[in-house]
Amino acid sequence: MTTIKDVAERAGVSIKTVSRVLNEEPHVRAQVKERVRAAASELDYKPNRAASRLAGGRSFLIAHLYDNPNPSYISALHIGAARRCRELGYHLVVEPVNSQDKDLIGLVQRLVATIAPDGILLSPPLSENTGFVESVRKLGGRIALISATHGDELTHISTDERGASKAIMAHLLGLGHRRIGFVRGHPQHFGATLRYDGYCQSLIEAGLELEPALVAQGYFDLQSGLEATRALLALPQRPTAIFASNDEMAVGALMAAREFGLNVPEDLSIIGFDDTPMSRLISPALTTVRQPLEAMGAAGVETIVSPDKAPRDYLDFEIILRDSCAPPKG
Amino acid sequence: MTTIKDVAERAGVSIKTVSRVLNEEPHVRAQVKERVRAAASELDYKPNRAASRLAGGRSFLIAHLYDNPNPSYISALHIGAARRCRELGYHLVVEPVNSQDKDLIGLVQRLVATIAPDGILLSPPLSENTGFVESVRKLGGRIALISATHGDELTHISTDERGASKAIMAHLLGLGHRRIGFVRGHPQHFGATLRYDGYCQSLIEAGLELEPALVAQGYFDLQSGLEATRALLALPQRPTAIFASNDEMAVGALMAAREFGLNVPEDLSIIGFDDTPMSRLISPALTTVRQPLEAMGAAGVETIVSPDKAPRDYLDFEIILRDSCAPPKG
DNA sequence: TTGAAAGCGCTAACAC
DNA sequence: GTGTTAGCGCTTTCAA
Repeated sequence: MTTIKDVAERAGVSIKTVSRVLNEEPHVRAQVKERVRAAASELDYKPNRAASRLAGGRSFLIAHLYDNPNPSYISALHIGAARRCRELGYHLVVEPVNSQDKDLIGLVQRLVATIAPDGILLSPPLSENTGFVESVRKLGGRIALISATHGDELTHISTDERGASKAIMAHLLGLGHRRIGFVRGHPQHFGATLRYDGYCQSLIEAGLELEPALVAQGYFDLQSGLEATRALLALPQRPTAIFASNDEMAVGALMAAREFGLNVPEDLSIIGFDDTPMSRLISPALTTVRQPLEAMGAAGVETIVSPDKAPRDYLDFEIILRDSCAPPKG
Repeated sequence: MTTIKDVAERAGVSIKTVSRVLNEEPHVRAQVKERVRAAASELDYKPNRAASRLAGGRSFLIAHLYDNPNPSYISALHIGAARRCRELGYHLVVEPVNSQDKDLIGLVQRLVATIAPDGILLSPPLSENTGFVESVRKLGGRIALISATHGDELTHISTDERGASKAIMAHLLGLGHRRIGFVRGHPQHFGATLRYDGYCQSLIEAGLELEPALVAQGYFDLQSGLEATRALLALPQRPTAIFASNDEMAVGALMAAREFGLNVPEDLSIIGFDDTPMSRLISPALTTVRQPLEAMGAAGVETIVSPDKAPRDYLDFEIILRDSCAPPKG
């Protein structure tokens, strides 16, 4: 096992100088820096992170605390975060939790005391629980929040969900739809509120009326999307399009359409949100919105490792046009 | 920050004794043990794992190296593994990789040199790449393999996929099906071979002929399932049931059925494998097989932490009966 | 710009 | 059964 000492000897400097070079600290002559780098690479030196940490430095560990709403969402976040971690010499520790857990903060304290991650990554719904976020903040370490709440703070990573919703609405309006039903997402989810915001704003900007009867409450699960859409389709003057706040509810909407003997997209257009793998597997494939989840995971890591370099703006969403939308009949 | 020293003082013993108690080493009087435990809990002591590791002990880190074939599969594994980790004071480090990566073993070496996990968890397809598994083994640490290859070794965690396949076949045969089409899975995937094995054995045991024309090759993706099923349905004497080696291909089979104007399950029964979230979302909901993925993740952790206590047998699968099967017509 | 020394919190080896 | 000592491989003083 090669240690910093071996590198120091080979480079003919003290271990402190090696440490400086490896941690990119200032006050080292370029030439010495070069020599140390060469020695390290010749010896195939890999720093022992337990030692780094114990000596008061970084642990090179980043923890992702999450309550899994959706495997493909979390999975994409992990892929992006882990890739960036790898590039930076870090490792990603995952901590799936139950957000209802009474002792969540105790769990975080244990995490910090035992492995001392250099930062904690939080995704919805945890990242939108202000009380919890504050408690974690008080523990003192760095934090990155994947969340629709986009303040001016460095710690927030998000896409413009309101803008995405407006883009979807522009598509629907462009197709000629005028009666557009909306299935809201979970009331606690901030992104869901923004999606609804975008819906409302679009209607107003298009000079259309915001008809309360065309809005139904859902909770992000298939069943609620099914029921909400049933209610909308039972309306005397039913919508020609349904905008569901996520893909799962859109699948519910699709089922409701079938129950009513409606063909999608000829008789009814349907829109989802999230671009889950399922959305392209079902038939017709769902027009939906893709958030750059891998980039968001990577941005979370960046936010923790070098807050200054982290993206401060919205990350770009993408409208995925597939087969669930068409102009309204007649 | 409370350290082992504080605990030692409070309990009136040496730090070594505290270490012994905390690590459940033998040769400590029950009474002393009790005193140390009390002191630790009163001080809310949490061991610094960087120090444990540096001193030559465990890192309390377990790494899961995986190439993500399926988010819900990986996610379930992580939930089970992380939960067991938490119970044992460990943490789960995730390393999503590309199994085609030329320098996979270099990545593992870096992992071992920097954070020194106490064990490495491998899932398919990595766990079924014998060459790679051997290279990882040579690095010396503990290893746990989630894989359909069930040797007598302690490191293998699996369900009886052949048995599951036979159970599915028993269901189909019980319903009265005699011409059952089979869509094989990816040729490199050992579990897929076992599923096919079960199919063959069941036919033979039922005194039926193994008709090569009824077997089509797939690759676990929807498209291949669609194409394979098209071929089977185009047969002069078409099957009354299709057994697809995973859910995604079963969805493809469903689409093929629709193309042929066949109703599922009235005209054609369809079976999947894996119980992905999608399988209960599509219509008709798929009859499929569920592997206890969370338990398998937990067993992986167990295998690493205490190999002797780890389950040595198959973990139980479960047949999920839903709406995609019915007796054949006529 | 560089180095020497101290010490992070724990476990291993060995003494008693 | 229990304690003493040394030391793991780094980073942090602080001095030169």
